[in-house]
Amino acid sequence: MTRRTFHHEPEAVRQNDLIAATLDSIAELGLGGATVREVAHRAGVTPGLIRRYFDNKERLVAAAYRTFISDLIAAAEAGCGEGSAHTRLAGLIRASVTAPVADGRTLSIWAAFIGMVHSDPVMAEVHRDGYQAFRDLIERLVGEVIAERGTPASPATIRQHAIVLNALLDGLWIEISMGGDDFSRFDVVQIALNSTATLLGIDPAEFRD
Amino acid sequence: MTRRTFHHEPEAVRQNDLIAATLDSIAELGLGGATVREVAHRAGVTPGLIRRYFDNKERLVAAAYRTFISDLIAAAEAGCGEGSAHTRLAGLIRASVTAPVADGRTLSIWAAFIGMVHSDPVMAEVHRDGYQAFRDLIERLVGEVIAERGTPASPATIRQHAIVLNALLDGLWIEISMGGDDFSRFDVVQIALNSTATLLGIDPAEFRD
DNA sequence: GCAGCAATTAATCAAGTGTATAATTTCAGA
DNA sequence: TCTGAAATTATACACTTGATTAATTGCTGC
Repeated sequence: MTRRTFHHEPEAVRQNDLIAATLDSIAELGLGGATVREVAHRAGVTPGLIRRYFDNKERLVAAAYRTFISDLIAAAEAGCGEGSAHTRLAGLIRASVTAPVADGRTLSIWAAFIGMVHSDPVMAEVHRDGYQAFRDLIERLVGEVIAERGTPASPATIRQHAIVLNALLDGLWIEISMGGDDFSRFDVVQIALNSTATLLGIDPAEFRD
Repeated sequence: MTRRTFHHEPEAVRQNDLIAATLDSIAELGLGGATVREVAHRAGVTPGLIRRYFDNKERLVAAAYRTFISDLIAAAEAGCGEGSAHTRLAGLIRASVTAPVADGRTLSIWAAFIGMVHSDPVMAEVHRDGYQAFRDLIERLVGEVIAERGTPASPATIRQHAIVLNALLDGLWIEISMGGDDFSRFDVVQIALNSTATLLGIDPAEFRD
């Protein structure tokens, strides 16, 4: 019996692989399926190695949550692109309701993590930071859009608009990702843009992607 | 050493207790904490008993999900009350964004289950049924409200309104339940009612609870 | 009161879990 | 090419998990 061969890999690569394997395991097998052995196997590695890069399984999972959230926000932010606040908000909305952000796999992972937040202080902290970032992004964008329209509003009003818009996007994202409705017959992007315009009091006709 | 004493209980009671204990475990300890032993302990019962009422742990969890969803929908429906479609929709909205529906515990349980739906066929079926019911409820109500206003709309339009409203309520529910924003400073019911009115093209002033 | 049955407990099992550690391999630098 | 340190594997351990079964208890009908 000979030992299996292996390669040395830079720390960052191994960490990435292990995190990716963790997310894959959670997506395909659920939280319970994300065992140390399963993750190691998917990463093409031996279970013992996990401990070298993440002291605990707990830390591995927390790290996975951290990169999951930041990737998600990055994907949404990437949809913003450049241009006027209107176009950037429209881009954010489009990105939020289409793949890879709006997607069953993404939803499964997100839900699994959210289910831990209440009972795991470490996850709660990771969670707080990530969502703060997304809320701020939306609030800033909403503020810019309103400013751009020359119809100044109080910070409180902007904040309320941001809250409602954030909720709408979250909800649409969930519905689309769950795949219950047959969204192939609708243009989800159009629906999202129109309802956003309605909520912000903008003429839908001039709020396009 | 004497055995612990116990009582015979009707089947329905024991099942209820076990399901309640399961939901409590999930809420407080996460999915991983809902072990057979933990659940049995909370139900004041011995682990072996679970198998008498639910063949598997899988079936116990599925049953817990089923009653969780149906209780949730019942709580929302109870908010509808009687009266015009307007008042009933307003009641549903109020119920959706206030406790006990909008609540951290409820969210935790919901998320934990949603995280399983993708990888567990049994849970997927339970899920499908439950959400179908809620969507239908909203769509019916939206249709009635529009009819009541005497501004007839095509079924497709009604459907789109229902989808958007459903998303908004889901999103608000999640945001409120997560408790990130300081919602104590806002009147969440008012926000929900106003934005719903805006989305449906109703004057917010005449859409009160 | 008591016989019999159903409900419940207690004890046990095999499998799987996260963790720890020693043995081995790879690889960079001399 | 060789050596030493770092990375990786292999193995083992203690514990928890869900499941199974036999023994015991509570209860109902007579």
